[in-house]
Amino acid sequence: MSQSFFKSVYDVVGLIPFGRVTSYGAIAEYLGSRGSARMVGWAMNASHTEVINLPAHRVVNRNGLLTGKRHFGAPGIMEQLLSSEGIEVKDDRIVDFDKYFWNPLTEIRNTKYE
DNA sequence: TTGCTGACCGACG
DNA sequence: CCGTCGGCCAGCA
Repeated sequence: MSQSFFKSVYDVVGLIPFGRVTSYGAIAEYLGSRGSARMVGWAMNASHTEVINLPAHRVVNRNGLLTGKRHFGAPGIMEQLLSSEGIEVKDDRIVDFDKYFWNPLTEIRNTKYE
């Protein structure tokens, strides 16, 4: 809706269920800007000072790689959180990423109708 | 107001 | 396989 791009990102990320992950591109595409995946990442960076209950560790790049792990304060935190949710991380990459992948375009339908 | 930056993605050589 | 470039758009100095 007529919400800020950031707010939309926070909303989508906040809707990611436990044990699931999504990608920046997927969120960007859900917001209607497929090419603006960078904005999603930038929004996450801003979320650092906006929202605290934001499961950013469930957001990774298209390769399932934990690109933003260094923004969690210390490397290893992100994969630790993921492994805490039953997601196996190998070499900074999510194992069976495709299996854990949570696509907002497909999963969200009547969840976000505000 | 202008310009740089950024946790990405995909294409090209 | 790896490096580089363009694109997308919002926030900040």
